[in-house]
Amino acid sequence: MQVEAITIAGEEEITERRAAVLDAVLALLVEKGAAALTMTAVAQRARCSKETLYKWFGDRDGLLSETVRWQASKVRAGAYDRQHLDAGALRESLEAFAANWLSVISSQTSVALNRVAIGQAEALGGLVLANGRFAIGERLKPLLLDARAAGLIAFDDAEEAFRTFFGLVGRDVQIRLLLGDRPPLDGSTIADDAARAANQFLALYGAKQQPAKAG
Amino acid sequence: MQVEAITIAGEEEITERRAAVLDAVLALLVEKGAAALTMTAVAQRARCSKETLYKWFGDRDGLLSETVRWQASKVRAGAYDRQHLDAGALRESLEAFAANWLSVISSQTSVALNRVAIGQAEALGGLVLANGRFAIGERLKPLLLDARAAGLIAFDDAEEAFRTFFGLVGRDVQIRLLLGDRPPLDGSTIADDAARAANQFLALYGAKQQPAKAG
DNA sequence: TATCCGCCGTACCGTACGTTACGGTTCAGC
DNA sequence: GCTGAACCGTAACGTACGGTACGGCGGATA
Repeated sequence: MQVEAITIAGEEEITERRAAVLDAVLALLVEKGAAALTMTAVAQRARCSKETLYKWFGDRDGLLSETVRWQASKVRAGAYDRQHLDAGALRESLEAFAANWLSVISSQTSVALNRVAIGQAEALGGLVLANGRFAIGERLKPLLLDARAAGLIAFDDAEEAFRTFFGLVGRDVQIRLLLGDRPPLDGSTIADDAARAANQFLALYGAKQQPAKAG
Repeated sequence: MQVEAITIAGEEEITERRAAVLDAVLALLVEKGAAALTMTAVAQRARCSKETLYKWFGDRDGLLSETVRWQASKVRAGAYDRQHLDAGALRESLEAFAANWLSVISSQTSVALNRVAIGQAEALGGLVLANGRFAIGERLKPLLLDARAAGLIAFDDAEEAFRTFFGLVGRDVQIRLLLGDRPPLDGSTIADDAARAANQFLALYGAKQQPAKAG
């Protein structure tokens, strides 16, 4: 820690340190739970004073909001590369989206952050939704639209198609995690689930090939 | 309120009054949110003393647990009637399950209770899961197994089939509600969603009839 | 009518947290 | 070396909540 400050600008130097504080919030949240996330605990964990916390983030809600944004900026993955979309590339892209999404929602950080957002004021909930559910929706829709333009799938409403995909991928995973259950979700399970979800989605929306065997 | 006490037994009379207290908890939770659910507020709302609350429910967690159980006992719906299961009856039963489930998870009471269970200790989360997600799973599986025995659908694992159905029904509804979003879910929307989910499920798992048009 | 018991209303206690204030320390710039 | 700003560590304040104690009331029983 306390590396030599990036000398780009005064603001960047602050941001550097702020990131460490926000990482401390995330670590505390994952390790001790939302109940233990007091300003004192954050200050101790981040090796800074409470005065600094309040100067930088205003109040507790500001700190939490900034933490949500920080986590979102770390999770953001790239969109798909839209060159020559055939059936195989579509399936691969769908699987990649599904696997990435499952990895995100099953991460301890995501679960902890969603917990506080749900329990906390509505402001945080909107922020988490915008950076989670809706962000991935906007990133997936171009793929769906291109696939439809290529005649690979058929649907009327991209939003509705995405919601079905969302349901096929997540199923009961997120609510179970949020409620403290631990559905098995190691790497191979995620890969299998992603493949299954992609298959089922193509079985429902595929325009040409006959529906694949589900399940 | 304060009706003449049921004269069956001393215990029943207490339960009668307890129900009123638990309804007060639910009302408070829905109207003011989890943050306002203090023991003082409950006592005022229920027109009883805090001393009584602690005598009856032990502590705050006991009151919350009892409230979850109370709500679960009110929501429990009957299983399907398993007489002569043909394709039409199967679709109807699936739609009924889907519609009922959507009604439950979109109710203000369910949302509020899930919020506290997620934010609260893990004990409540397990209770909510047992009375929600897993309870409906156990109620749907007999239908799925009978339908498979009748040759109407095909699957290897009833649990996996149910999870897919769960995802097709709920999609992003529950997480959006928990995070404070208000996806439109009036009566006709629920009916449409239930029909769509049943169609999609039959398209994926139907053994005989060709897959219906999805979406 | 006398007694008892359960409950209400309220005051109270201990604690924990968010927020503020302050003295001491480090460090950049002159 | 001096100054000032930023920050650390900690103490302090106000508040709110979970939990407990107590006086009083009404209703049941004899």
